[in-house]
Amino acid sequence: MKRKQRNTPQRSEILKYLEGNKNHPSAYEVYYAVKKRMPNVSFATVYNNLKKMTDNKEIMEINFGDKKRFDPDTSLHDHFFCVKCSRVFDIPKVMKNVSYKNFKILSHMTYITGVCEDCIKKGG
Amino acid sequence: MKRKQRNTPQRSEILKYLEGNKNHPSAYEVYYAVKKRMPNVSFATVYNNLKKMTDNKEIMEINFGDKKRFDPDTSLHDHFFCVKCSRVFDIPKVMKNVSYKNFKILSHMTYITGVCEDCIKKGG
DNA sequence: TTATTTAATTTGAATAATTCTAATTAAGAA
DNA sequence: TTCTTAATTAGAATTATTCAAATTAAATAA
Repeated sequence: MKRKQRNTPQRSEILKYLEGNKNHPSAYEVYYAVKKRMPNVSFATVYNNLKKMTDNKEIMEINFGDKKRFDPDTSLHDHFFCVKCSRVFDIPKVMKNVSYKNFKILSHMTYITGVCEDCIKKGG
Repeated sequence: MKRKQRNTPQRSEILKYLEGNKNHPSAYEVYYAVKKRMPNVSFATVYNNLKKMTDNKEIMEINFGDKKRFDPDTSLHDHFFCVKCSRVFDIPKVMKNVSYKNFKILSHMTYITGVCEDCIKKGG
């Protein structure tokens, strides 16, 4: 008998922080924000929840090499990392349908690194 | 006066292990292999060298979320990760010229996740 | 050639990221 | 309302990565 996902206060706070968040926060940033409202929450709980939410496709995991970041927007899109300001930008999907040999494709993401418009204007 | 890169025995062993290697080893795998020939080498040295080689574009860093892997093939190509056998495959570049707004593009890489042909045949 | 100088490199130690597991708890069943 | 149990929590452990003091390759001077 499969139990449904439990609705814990920790999970609610994490979701509340992420909803509509365009900043692509890291696990630590989520932890830091949630901790303000729930001082006893543990970093492991934040990790566990972020992992579960990613598995459930409630959020998306972004991996630019330094550390994982999280995006509550699960619509089809890719990401751009600015090496000057370190911000992550949402960008339209570079390639919608990808295939290779007879391999079964489950998901794909394109990571772009460069300098954003703001930083170019400031003299990047 | 800019000094040139130094030619240390540690660096040579790391390069020797990587050259022609199609297995996309992790930093630990490189360390483990090099340690067999140089028992006193430190993990930090392997890290430092892999980072420097990546900066020099002598090798390429691959980031599928679990941990960093390294690829001595720096020609234009993307990567596929098989969720069954955990192998990383080289695949042709999904998209050669990428652009977005006026952003300056420095590099881009597409990561594909799925099931490889071998694993499908075995009943994936 | 050999000694001196110095910045690149090395490495043990420190820090940061992530996972593990025993204890706790939300919610379905009695 | 109480009992039961699998999902969740969180401190501890592990794994990944970086730091900084000591070492060393190689450029330059003697």
